[in-house]
Amino acid sequence: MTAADQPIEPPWWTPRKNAGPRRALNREVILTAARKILRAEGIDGLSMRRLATELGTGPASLYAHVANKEELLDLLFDQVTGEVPLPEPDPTRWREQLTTLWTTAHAILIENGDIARVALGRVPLGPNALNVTELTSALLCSAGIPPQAVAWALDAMALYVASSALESAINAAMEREGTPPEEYYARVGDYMRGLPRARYPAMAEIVEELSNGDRQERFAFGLELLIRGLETHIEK
Amino acid sequence: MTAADQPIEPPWWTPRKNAGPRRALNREVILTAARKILRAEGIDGLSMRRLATELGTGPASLYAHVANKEELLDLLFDQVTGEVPLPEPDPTRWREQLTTLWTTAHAILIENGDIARVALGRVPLGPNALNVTELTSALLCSAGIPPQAVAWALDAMALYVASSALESAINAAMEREGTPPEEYYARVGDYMRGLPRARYPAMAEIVEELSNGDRQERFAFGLELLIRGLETHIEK
DNA sequence: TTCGCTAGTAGAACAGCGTTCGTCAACGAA
DNA sequence: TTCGTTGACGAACGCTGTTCTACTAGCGAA
Repeated sequence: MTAADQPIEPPWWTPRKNAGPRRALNREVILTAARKILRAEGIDGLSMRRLATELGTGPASLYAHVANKEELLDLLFDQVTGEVPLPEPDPTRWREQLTTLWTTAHAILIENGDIARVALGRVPLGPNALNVTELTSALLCSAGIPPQAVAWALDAMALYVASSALESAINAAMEREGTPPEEYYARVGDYMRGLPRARYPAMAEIVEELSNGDRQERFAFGLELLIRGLETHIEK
Repeated sequence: MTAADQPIEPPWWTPRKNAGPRRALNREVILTAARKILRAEGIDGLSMRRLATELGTGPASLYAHVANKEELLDLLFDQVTGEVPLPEPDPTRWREQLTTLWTTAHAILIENGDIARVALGRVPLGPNALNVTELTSALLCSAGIPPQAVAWALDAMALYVASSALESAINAAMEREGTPPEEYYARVGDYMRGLPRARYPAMAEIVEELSNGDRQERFAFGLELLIRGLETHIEK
């Protein structure tokens, strides 16, 4: 699915400025360097200055190839999205394919720092994101879910995946910065267990379960929740 | 539910510094002013300088009452959360109460700019957030949903509500800044309709449905999805 | 009443941010 | 060879969160 045929670019992506390879600075090089920083230090660590330094130049040079940081992040997000493998849709296995699709998407997002933040800010419309959306729609439609439910479900699923990935990315960042998340969650757990039982009886009931499961398990549960909910919309 | 009994504060909230009311600057005043800016201009508009100016002082003065901006936002978030009305749980109406609870929470978050961003960054553990969590757990437990599912569902629901609220808040901000969301979505719609049908057949099928419904409807659909999914976990 | 201490105030400054301006150099076309 | 265009980029603008430090207002003790 890597487009040999030209991908459709949203009209508001400013076209690269004629690509005169005078010095060795172009979108591709910039994006590669940006990806590296993104994975290592997250969006906040990815400043235009930091990126320029990495490329051995000044921040102003970047603006010849990218409109601003927002566009840079949009481009990065779509690049990342492009790494999600897209199977040929098989209606008899829509459930399985859907789960795999979004689980991989989730994993790939997490691998790339907190890039998921981008998806929470604006609807992703890059060519690669569109491919994911298309595949998801195809699977849901073929499952017999009515069009309106499909349309709204796309939104809900994307939101859940992105926010879940962001949460994991923040944990990863915490780890990177010194505080292991286990320690943090242990503190949280202690705090919870220390709450007065009389005031929080229901939470006391599930205090142990709250910290069970790694992020994959927890994500899988939520995704499954959405899919099971969707199944109730299937019309025969 | 406004605590006449002292609410339990997480241990990492720094206690207000002895509250010597020498001049008229304290947490309450600061939070009130911050709320005002937050609603009008969002988190990015709420800078420490802007806030200080509003209070007729310099930014340094704020740090006597609040550890840093992160803590300020945590406090604001919990204050907002405190405005969600909490009914006495009635197990026979758990479904209805749950829907109302989270729908109001969603609405209240949106009323307060993009404060939902705070909830996506870290697990909300303020006293008021705990009350919402407690009520939700109580309702789910009483519905016969097993503890592990309750625990993980809390996470999924909170994530969905927060991310959904954030999305709406961003639209609201767009409106505030001049570009009406309708116009933006019209452009997006046009872009979608302009996509080659052969390449995106499934999306072409639902292109009209994609822009149907206001944010409440769309949110309600996703919430319903989660609840229906949860119902499949009920053990008799 | 007076003194000294402390806690809140706030100006100034630091390091960083995204972005823009204006200059300079190199290349393609004429 | 010359000219015009265009990418490169140092410097600067206005902003951010935060800290340092000097200062002062008010209280408790003497």
